[in-house]
Amino acid sequence: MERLPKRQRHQQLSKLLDENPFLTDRELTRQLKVSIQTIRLDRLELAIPELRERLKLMAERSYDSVRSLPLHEVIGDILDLQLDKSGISLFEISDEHVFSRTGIARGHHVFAQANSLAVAVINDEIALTASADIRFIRPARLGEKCIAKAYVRASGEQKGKAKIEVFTYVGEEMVFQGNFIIYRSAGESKT
Amino acid sequence: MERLPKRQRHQQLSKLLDENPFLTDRELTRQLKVSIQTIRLDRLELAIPELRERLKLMAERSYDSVRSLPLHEVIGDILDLQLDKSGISLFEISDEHVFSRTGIARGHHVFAQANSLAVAVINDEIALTASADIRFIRPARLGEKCIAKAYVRASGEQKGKAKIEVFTYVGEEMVFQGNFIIYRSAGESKT
DNA sequence: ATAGCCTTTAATACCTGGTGCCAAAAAGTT
DNA sequence: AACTTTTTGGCACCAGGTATTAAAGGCTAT
Repeated sequence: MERLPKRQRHQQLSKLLDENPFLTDRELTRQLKVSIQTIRLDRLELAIPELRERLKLMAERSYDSVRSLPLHEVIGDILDLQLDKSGISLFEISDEHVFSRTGIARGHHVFAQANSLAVAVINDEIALTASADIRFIRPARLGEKCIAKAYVRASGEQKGKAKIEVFTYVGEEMVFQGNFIIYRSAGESKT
Repeated sequence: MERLPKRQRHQQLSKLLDENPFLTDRELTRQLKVSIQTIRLDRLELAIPELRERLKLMAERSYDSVRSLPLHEVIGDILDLQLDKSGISLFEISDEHVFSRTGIARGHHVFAQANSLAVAVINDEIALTASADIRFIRPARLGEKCIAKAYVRASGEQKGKAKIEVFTYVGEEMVFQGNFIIYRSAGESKT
């Protein structure tokens, strides 16, 4: 026993099931050359559920992800909001948001976070994006936490058009910058 | 027996499983007030597989749709694509895309369609949005079918930057217009 | 070496959610 | 009454496990 095989096997097992979650324990024994009990102990230690549970989880995920499409309502979690002044939101880049080959976020998700925040920060019944001028400064990657900061430059309470600037950062680095013009109903009675 | 109950029950059974495919036969007996054998005969006649098979099928479906996911990568259905020239996509505004109170689409969904199309039309390993200048001309509403048309104005095969113009229409009316600058890997295949 | 530990394998009982098959009861038809 | 269809019940069996107990192999420290 080289003191390693177990951890190595755990890694291999995770990898195998990651590649093909449809494997039974018995099929795993063939690949890993250990007894079925060992496989089961390994799954136990790694907190990997049995085949049927895995299938059920996948089925459930796909079942309710039919409704919760990638782009929902507000993209990102609002961390701070000062109506008609500024706002901050957090959005973590996960698998669904990236090009699978490169792990780089598709631009519209980063845009969606900024756009959602720009709309949210406007204190009005109805707020719609009229136009925007945006720049993707560097790609956002899988796993990165994007912090978007929105500043209202002209609230346009009379004119019906607000001007908002949004900067999105990953850590210290700016990944996105946008200038939004938002239509507002000017009735100014927040939800 | 009124000669009907069987067919009625079959319909009800189909409906129940359609609404919730996670029901076991035993749970179905409670809803339909017949024995478990009857449920099983019914499933047999209707060619409805057992719970575990259903879950497996759902899991498989979601699994390959994650694997071969150009459908997920692009928002909207591509109707026509001439690489490095032009492209057309269709995106129907449904519940998930609108502000519930007004039925008006959130801007980032309309943007996502245009952005996806702009990226798709570029014939390259890697294509990333660098910047965009966009205008929402009139709101898109629940149920409307948005047709986005992208035209490559400068393919930038040497310079690494392509310029693409996208117009989105609902019927005759233009709802969105955008100018995109897309980075392309230009010959080199990997980053 | 002997004890103590971890790891692996084995054996057994039990579980869920079924299938397959056969038989009998109940209901509906002629 | 005789017949058909529908429903129910019972039993054996299966896959793919869990849970538990036990034993064997290997490694280390004293």
